[in-house]
Amino acid sequence: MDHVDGILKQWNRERPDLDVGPMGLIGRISRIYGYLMREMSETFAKHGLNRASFDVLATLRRSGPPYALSPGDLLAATMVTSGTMTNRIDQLEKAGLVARAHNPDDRRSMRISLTQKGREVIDAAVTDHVATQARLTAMLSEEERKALDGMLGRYLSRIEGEG
Amino acid sequence: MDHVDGILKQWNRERPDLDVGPMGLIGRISRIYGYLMREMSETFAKHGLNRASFDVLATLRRSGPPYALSPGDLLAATMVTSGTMTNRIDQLEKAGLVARAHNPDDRRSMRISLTQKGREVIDAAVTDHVATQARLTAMLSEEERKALDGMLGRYLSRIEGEG
DNA sequence: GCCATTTGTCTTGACGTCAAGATAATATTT
DNA sequence: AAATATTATCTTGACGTCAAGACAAATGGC
Repeated sequence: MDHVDGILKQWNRERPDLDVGPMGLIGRISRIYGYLMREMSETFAKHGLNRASFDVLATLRRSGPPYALSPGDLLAATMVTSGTMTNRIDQLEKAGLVARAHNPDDRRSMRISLTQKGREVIDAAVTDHVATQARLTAMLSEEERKALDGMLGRYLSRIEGEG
Repeated sequence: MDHVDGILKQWNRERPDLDVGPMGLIGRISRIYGYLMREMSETFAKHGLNRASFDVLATLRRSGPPYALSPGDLLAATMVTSGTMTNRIDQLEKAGLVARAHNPDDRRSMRISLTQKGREVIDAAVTDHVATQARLTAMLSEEERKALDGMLGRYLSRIEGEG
């Protein structure tokens, strides 16, 4: 019994014509997402970051040396619009965590790279972040987590497959 | 193989010290959530709504006759702050979809009720919304959907249980 | 080589959200 | 009954996001 069960019962009473099976699944995903994000945001804040800045720094960090990507690359990794990415990079540049440089091969393109400070911040933040995520999934047994993860992976790959 | 697998591989190469199991699960939930919301937003837009206004109207609708709740009740149902709820109600009032009235028993409190137009809009929108949700889960078999839903329900109830 | 198209990034203006605090009415304490 | 605490809602200012479009550089067809 969770919060979503109550919602489905209300709909069943008010609109018995509707099949609320999919609504239950999607409602649970939304609700879980909300809780997870709220908790993870606190970890980001401890490092002076928010989800937006964390995502950009983390994308640069995990891309490996030399920790540099174009705005377009970052865009492809993060499900946001180009204007949003420009703004994110602006903020990170102001904070001294990334540097902007022109791409010598293509003057339209930029090269966003982690600064030394950016590298330090994201490495510490990721370590903390992983610990937070471990805590947020600790109420699942290893077995449960893997089973759930497997099903979500199949679902996600089918969603992405449709494009 | 989905988008998240690629991310985990990068982290494994760059930060082999980290246990990325939880990150995979949470990453998949986030990614799926993003896709689902993007699609559902289009359905809301067809009815002149967004997720915010849809949620408020739907909460009023499924509460049953007389389709009226206080801002505090709506707040408890929607994971947003009080200022956000004030703004949402303002917009819906301007659009003529809800009406504000004072609660005669408690002058601090308001009574937000669906107008006739609001009732019509949300009934049509919900019907459409459920169809969209059915489409968004159609790549899962009935068996898969129920299994996934069950695991998510257990996870959610444990998260909510912690408060 | 020239023109149209595409690509990569940035700009603008509007919107939804939040955190913090203001305001007013009701409950509680003394 | 007065003083204090609590509750319910709203206000303010800042921020992150988006959609639409601007702009410059690179590409492709002729």
